Formats: sequence, C-alpha cells, structure tokens
Amino acid sequence: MIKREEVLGKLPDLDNLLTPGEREQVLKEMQVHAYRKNEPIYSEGDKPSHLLCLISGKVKIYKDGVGGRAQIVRVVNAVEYFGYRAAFSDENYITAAAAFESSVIATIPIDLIRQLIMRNPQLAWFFLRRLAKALGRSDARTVNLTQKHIRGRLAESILFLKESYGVEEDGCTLSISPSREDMANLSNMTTSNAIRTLSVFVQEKLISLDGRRIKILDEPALQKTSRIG
Amino acid sequence: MIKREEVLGKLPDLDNLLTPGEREQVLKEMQVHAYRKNEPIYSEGDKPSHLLCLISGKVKIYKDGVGGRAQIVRVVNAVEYFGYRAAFSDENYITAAAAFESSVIATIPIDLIRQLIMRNPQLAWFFLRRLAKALGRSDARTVNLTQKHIRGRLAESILFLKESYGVEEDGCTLSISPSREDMANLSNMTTSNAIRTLSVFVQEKLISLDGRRIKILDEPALQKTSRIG
DNA sequence: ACATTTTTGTGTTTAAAAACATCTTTTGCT
DNA sequence: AGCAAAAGATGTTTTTAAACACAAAAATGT
Repeated sequence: MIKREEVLGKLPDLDNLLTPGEREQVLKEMQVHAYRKNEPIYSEGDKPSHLLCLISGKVKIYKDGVGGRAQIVRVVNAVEYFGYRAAFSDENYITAAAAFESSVIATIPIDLIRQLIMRNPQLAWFFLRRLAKALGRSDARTVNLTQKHIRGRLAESILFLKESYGVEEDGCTLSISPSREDMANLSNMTTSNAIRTLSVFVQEKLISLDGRRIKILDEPALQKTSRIG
Repeated sequence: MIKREEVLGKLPDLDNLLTPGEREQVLKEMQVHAYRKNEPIYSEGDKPSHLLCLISGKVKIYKDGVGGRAQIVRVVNAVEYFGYRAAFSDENYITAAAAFESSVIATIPIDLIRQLIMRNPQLAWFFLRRLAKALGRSDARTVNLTQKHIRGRLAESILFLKESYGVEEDGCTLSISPSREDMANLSNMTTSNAIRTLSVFVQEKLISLDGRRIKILDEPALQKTSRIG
C-alpha cells in the first residue's frame, strides 16, 4: 500500500487548484490501489463511483465489440485522470479499463469531485478542457479507423503510442511494448493482420522489432504511410 | 433577420441559469443567422469564435476523410448547442458543420461564454454533462462503425436518425430525409452500397422508401440487424 | 419547356481484409 | 525441468465491400 500523503502532491490541478480545506478533504477520502499488468480496473456496465488518477503505469480504455474483438478507444498515461466521463453524464461505464502494465491508481469519490467542481470554476474548466480534447481525438480516431486501410491504421497506431507514451532514451524505441493483440485492438484489425503488417513494416525498414519492443526507424515514412496507406 | 429577443427565451439553460444582468449581456452580443439546406456553417481548420445554438432546423457535424469521403460524426437537433468543443480545447475546428436542412442559428461570442462559465458553476456543469455524453456516444460510434458489417451499420444509422430527430405523426416515418450520400456518410460506406443495402432492407420489409423519406416498418428486426448484421 | 447536372439505381470486376488452418516460439506454472 | 497454455508467425481460402461502369430518374437553372 502506498502512502496517500505522498500521492496527493502528484495530482495535477486537483492539488494546486484547491484551497487547503478542500485539499484536506480530498486527502481524507482518497484511496490508492495497485494493479498488475492486464488486471481489469473497471468493466462495461459498472456504475462509476470514483474519479481515478493514474499515478504510475499505463492504462488502456477499450470497448468490447462484435465477436470478442475489443477496440482500444483511449490510453492513459501517468499522471492523468480517467474514469469520470460516465459519472459526469450519469451513465454506467460504456467502456472498460485495464492496466497496460503494472499501475498505481488513486481514487476519489465522484460525489466529492462534483462538489468541488460546483465550488471551483477553475476545476470545472480543467475537466471541460480535458473532455473537449478527448472528444476531438475520439472524432478524429473514428474517421482514421474507418477510412484508412490496414497499413495506414497500423502506422497511425504506432505514432499514436509514441505520442501517448513517448520513447526511451534512444529516442526511437516506444516506451510501451504492447502485445500483437493490443496492436490489433488499437488498429481495428485482426491479430493475424497486425502481425503480418508489422512484418511488412520491418521489411520496408519503417520499424524494427525485438519481441514486443517496437523501434521507429523512419518516422517520416511512417507518417506518410499513416496518411496515404 | 430574426428578432434576438425572441430567440434568447428559447435557449435552454443559458436562459434559466443566468442572472438578469448576465442574460442582458448575452442578449446584447448574440446574433442570429439563417442557413439554407446544405449551406456550410463552419469548416475544418476554422478558428472557433462563437458558441452556436441551433434554434430551428437540423445540422450535421462531419469530417472529410480519405478520397473525398466524409464521415458524419454527430448531428444536432433544435434546440441544442454546438461548435464549442474546439473553442474549449483551444484548437481550430477539426470537423465541419453544414445545415442538414434550412436552419436558424444563434451565435454568442465564446469569450463571453467562458466568462459566464467561470462565474457560474451550474453552467459549467451543463457543458461538462454535454461533453461527457458526446464523448460516450463518440466512443460507441467508433466501435459500431469499425466492427459492424454494412447491414449493421446502415440499420444503426436509421435508428440513430430516429433517436436524434424523431418521427412524424405516423410514428414511423423519419423526420429527416437525408440523401443516399448522407446515409452513406453516416454509415461509413460508399453511396452505391447505401443505395443497394437500403433496397435490400425494403425487400426484407424492414423499411419502406418514398424517395428520400424512410419509414421504419419493423423496428425490432432493424434493431436485430443493427446488432448482428 | 428544355437542357444540364445531380442523384439514384444496378450489374460487374477487383481489391482488401477476415476467417481458417497449422506450426513455432515464448511464457507461466508447479 | 517439464508441461500446458498463450502468443506469435505464416500460408490459403473465402467473404466483404470498394471501385468501376453505365443507365435511368429527378432536380435545377435559364
């Protein structure tokens, strides 16, 4: 178990937008949980009760679709909030979340957050901005996933992972090493096609692979592939 | 030109959540414009400057994709706000909007809205809820458009139009009569396939067609088709 | 009213991706 | 270490939908 006092200081905005009294209240009600790799965090249909904040690790937000195929709709990096959309619109979760890799997550009761938002316009604006950005990305993603061909979608996913989680010290190896199935679920394709197309990208020297580790060799060409297929 | 005084009374929430002084300020800065059918309202890349409110008519929000094919990502019904997402996230528009049919739209400078939000948590919460709902629908839409087959996507679009715009007095004719191209752009398919699949639905007695008018004959079967294809 | 353009409808061909089958490699477990 | 299960790899077949081509009907402008 992680010390809650150490965690609050890491919470962006929630820490510095609150009055000392509010901060104390959050500290009292906050809990911290650890999740192992691939462990579910919440499931579709669950009733949301807490705002979640990813303190460390990586999280995927996905939706199960036709024939057991999942689609990853968002990914979460530390330190970011998630899991509040359904609560804000008074719905049960329509997505599921799982740890991409082992993660530590702080939870704060959503009712408390709602109270803070109603008292603190800065905080309201913070979440408004986040939702607005997420909606824009979701719209763009819809079109990319529906209209691009397999090569374009996979290239885009690789660039998406770079943008979301960054790269290691070498400047080109992705900081996250997803399974082929995860790559498929990011890119709206079958696992077979993800494997196949990754191999083609290696042959074309766009990337190199070392197990699950993906190294971007030719980013401009990858961007071009993402655009035109 | 429509009288601005008559319009403000129709604005949901913005009317009843504001103090008299705030209401006066909105009235002073609000403008009203009329758009003909298919007339563009804003384009991808434009800088957003106003909150838009659809007073009457119907609006489609879409995104141009690969090879001139557009994808409709949202539709707007009267009386609803739109066009604020990009402004809230400090981006230019990443979508375009056009009148589905002739429409009247009120515009309020986004800076004024931002000020009101910072002073009025109820108003902030109103927009938070709207964005949260829109994001949920967008996520669901992503999966539906990517994973379902043509029949499922088209059936879903018909039901989506019923839900969004309702039906006429007969209880089964859609209130909106989109072109085959619009149906295709809603359903992520080519116009040819929209025409073809609509014909098949007529043969199967799921719907009947009278030009652009769509009448739902067997909603349960249409829902089943939407789910399983 | 008539010519022109746009929209709708239908058949055919081609390309893309899913489904399927099989095998190898890696990983996790006790 | 040894076994079972999961993940990765690859070739083949089948399905799906896009692309293409053309004709008919409807809408639009003059």
